[in-house]
Amino acid sequence: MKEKQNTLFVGSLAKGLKLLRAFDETATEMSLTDLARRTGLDKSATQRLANTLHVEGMLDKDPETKRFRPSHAWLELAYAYFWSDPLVKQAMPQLIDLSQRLGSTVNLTELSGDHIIYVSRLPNGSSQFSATLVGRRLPALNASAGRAMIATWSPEERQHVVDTWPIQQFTPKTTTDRDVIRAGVEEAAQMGYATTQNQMILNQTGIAAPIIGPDGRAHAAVQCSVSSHHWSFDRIQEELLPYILDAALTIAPQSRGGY
Amino acid sequence: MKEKQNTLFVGSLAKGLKLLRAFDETATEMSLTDLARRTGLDKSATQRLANTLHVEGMLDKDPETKRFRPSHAWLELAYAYFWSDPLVKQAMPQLIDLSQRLGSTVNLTELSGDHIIYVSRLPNGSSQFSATLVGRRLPALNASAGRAMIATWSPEERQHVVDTWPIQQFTPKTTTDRDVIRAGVEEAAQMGYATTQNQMILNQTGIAAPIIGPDGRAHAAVQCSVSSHHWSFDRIQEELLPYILDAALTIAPQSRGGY
DNA sequence: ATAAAGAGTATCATATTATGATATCTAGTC
DNA sequence: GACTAGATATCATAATATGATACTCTTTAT
Repeated sequence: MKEKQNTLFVGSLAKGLKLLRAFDETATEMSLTDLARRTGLDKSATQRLANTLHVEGMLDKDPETKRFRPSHAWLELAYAYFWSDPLVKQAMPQLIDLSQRLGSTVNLTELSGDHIIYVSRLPNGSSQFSATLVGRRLPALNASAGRAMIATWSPEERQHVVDTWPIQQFTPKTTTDRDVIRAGVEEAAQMGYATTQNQMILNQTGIAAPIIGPDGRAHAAVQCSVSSHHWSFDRIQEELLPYILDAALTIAPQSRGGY
Repeated sequence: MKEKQNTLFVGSLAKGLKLLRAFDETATEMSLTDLARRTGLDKSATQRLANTLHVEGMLDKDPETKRFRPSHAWLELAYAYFWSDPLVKQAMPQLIDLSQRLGSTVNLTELSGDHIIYVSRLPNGSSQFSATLVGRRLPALNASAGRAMIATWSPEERQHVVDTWPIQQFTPKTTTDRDVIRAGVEEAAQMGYATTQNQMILNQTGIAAPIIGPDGRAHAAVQCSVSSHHWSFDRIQEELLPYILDAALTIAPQSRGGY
């Protein structure tokens, strides 16, 4: 077996993780053979690894169907993450405050490679299910939060990022033209915040303010989602923006190290 | 090395998981030696496993301090969990609705062994930091949510559980007398909901309604926390309870399998 | 300034541990 | 009642993980 490099890389552990990561929106519970298929591992390996995961409490196993599912331990890991991320402690009170004041959905997002990830979500009003869940990742260029972050970087970095980072089409109106995205990012750099429309969900407007780190660059943002029906640009600018910007500023202090 | 049983148990994987679970409220980032100490694994093993975890993106490593921290992948696992748990999809809209209507903190909790775990939290108003985080576990007997669930079980089960499950003292006023807890559970069985005061945090009242499964037994609950200063029992009963009970009822359908 | 300590990193020979092919058992289908 | 698909168990083999040791680097103390 060649696996990855050598000697300070434990193949079995990596394979075990592969099993964990095989679960997603589409695969929420899996039989042994499902797991084997999905991970590309052979039957026996899957059997042993899945069993280990089960014994260790990382996978629940339905005694009837013999299918595996994520266990509560997955939430405990998230809990540990929240404690480990100083930004969360820093931001939580502000976000709650903001959520109540605005009565809209408020999110804390961080940069994760070339994607953003929702670290904390305070949903308000009816949203898509997935729009209420922590841990969701989106291409940074598609999201208002991502653009707000990138906008705080140097012109060269912005250029490079807009040219190379991935884009994904979510709605018929999702911007796929990089020049249009570039314009959005540059505007955000001017204004100090970013807005998007119809990017993830039709008739949804996103407003995001960067949480700027000690080096002047952001890799986190406060983000807010509202319905474009109820919220004109003017109204957003008057009733939402000041508070969002203020929250982002208050949270600002130090953030996380590199990724 | 004896590890656990044999042949369908992969020791290296179990050890790797041990590293992940070494992180908690108190240990939010750790050096190699910290990890070794905390897990009881030897230096070399820790080195190899931590490195594997790092390469696989499960642990971030500060290039300066060489310390390890949970990565964003931990949140992605939580995301997968949310999709796998039918109750979450079922409950989310109701919880958001409830949160807005009551203006108070609303939680979805599930039973996890003899503890409850917060699966979804919609904080409102200022709370303790830990009271805003998904994934937190509490002894079921201490929590209103736990008592509300247990109250739906048979008298024999209730008896056994109240006698044997763990209790922990969080505040000077936390109930540690099992007979008092028993009374609380029995009352909850009568009323169809449970309330507690000063159990986790002083001057905090918890109200919980069981989410009853197809077999008539609950292992999940809708829970709400309010300040005892602002909320008299009468007011709670009039302004909160009906909605909480209604939400729990609406969510009810089918829940998860055994644990 | 120099030594000592502490922590991170790298190497290597050994056998323990994971491997995966095969066989058996169980449950649903036609 | 025969057939299929999936879950579970067994086992000989060598490939893989092991952990002792040695090497570097940075920090603290003398």
